[in-house]
Amino acid sequence: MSFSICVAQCTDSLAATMDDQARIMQSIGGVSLAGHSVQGGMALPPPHGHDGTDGDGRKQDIGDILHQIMTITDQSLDEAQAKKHGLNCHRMKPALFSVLCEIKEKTGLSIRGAQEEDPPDPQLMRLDNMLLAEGVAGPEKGGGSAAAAAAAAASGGAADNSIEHSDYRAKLTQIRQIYHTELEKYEQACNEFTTHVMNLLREQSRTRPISPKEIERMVGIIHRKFSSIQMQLKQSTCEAVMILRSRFLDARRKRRNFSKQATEILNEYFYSHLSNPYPSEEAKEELAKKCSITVSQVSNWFGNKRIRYKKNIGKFQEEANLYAAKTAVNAAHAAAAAVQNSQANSPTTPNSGFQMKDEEFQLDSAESKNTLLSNMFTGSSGSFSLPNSGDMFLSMQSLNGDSYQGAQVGANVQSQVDTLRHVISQTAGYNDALGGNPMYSQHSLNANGGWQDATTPSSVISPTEGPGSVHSDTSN
DNA sequence: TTGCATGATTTGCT
DNA sequence: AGCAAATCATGCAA
Repeated sequence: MSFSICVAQCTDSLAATMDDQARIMQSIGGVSLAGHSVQGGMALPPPHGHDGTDGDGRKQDIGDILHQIMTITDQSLDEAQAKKHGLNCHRMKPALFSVLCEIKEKTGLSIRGAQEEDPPDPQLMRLDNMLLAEGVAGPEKGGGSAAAAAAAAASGGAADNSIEHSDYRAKLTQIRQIYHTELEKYEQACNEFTTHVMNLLREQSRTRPISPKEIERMVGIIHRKFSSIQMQLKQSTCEAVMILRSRFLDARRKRRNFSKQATEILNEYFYSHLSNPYPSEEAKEELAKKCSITVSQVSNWFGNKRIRYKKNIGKFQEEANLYAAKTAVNAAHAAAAAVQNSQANSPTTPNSGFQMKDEEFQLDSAESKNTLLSNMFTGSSGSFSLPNSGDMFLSMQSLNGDSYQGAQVGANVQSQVDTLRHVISQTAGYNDALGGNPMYSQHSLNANGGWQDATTPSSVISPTEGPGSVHSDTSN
């Protein structure tokens, strides 16, 4: 899209209009001034050189004037100015003017311009709306923020995406700047050209009949030409934004695996809420925050997890045990911290008792059958009674159809369990903490393969925290 | 390259 | 609106 094209187009329109006038002139020359060749390029004597009052002289005068009008475009500016002045001052000018008016009236030329205003172009409106929505058009403040927010939502809003978002924003700003610069340029050019043409027509209206309506029409033509260019600008801007979008935002299917940490957090929550793995909105938000993902991603994850877990429980058993153990360790850590806090400097609670690394719970598959936690927590520790503990694993087995009878727990694990028990028994009020942990409650994956509400709400919801609380179940 | 894992989307249901 | 189920599409390790 170039300004020169537009100018050329506008000039064409103008030329066409002038051409109409010229043709009329020619017809005058051909009919009224029969015998005088105005087209032949014959050099005619200057108009002031004839003062004759006879008919022939008058005709020649008019012929001269017409010839001058016809050749005015070939003249230099100074020459033209001088000629124009001469023409305006010519004694025959009013007569010529009235003749032109008359002819114009007869040919109905003025009516031709009586076109109604075009209704707003729907495509242009569409482009405008689009640019506005994308933050390219409209107010500068917050420009692109909506789109950037959309970007954040679409691509997960993870921290590692922030670079991409700033990149996106920078590119969008660049597009916006170019768009506005170009738009300004075109508007300026349009105004300049309109002013120029209007001046020209006003000037010409002294020698030929040009009604204000015609000037208006001409302005309309110019504006239409320019708006078509503007539309091209808008269109290509939209295209650029679309390309940018597709590069940054619409790569929705171009998934990126969540970080290991995020997956662990989600898994911990899932397996500790196996009885009812439906996090509340608050829990989702909390998880999303912790995992640096969006709430909808959390929902997706749980949706996928539930369905995949249910489809192949056997496959997830190991994972379930792992996370259950992990949660237990976390709980023990929390308990230890509590003990340490309450019994500061006490020699009876040595730190060494809690130096449990996760790896120590990395049971091999032979050892890590569901017996682990049921063994752990169905034990006869008086201060550590967990109602319904182990049910979830039994249920899983029954669903799996696996027969299993008291598999052995690795010695190292057992020792950790013992330590754990010891710690827990030392920790006042810990019953609630673990008892409130649904990990050890029954899970309600029914025979149809669907989860149902836990029968004991207290086993799902921590007595100290609201439903779906993340704190009580994972890191704490 | 292949097969599995996994995040995202779509569809239909309640 | 939220969910289950099916499906798509990509990431990734072998």
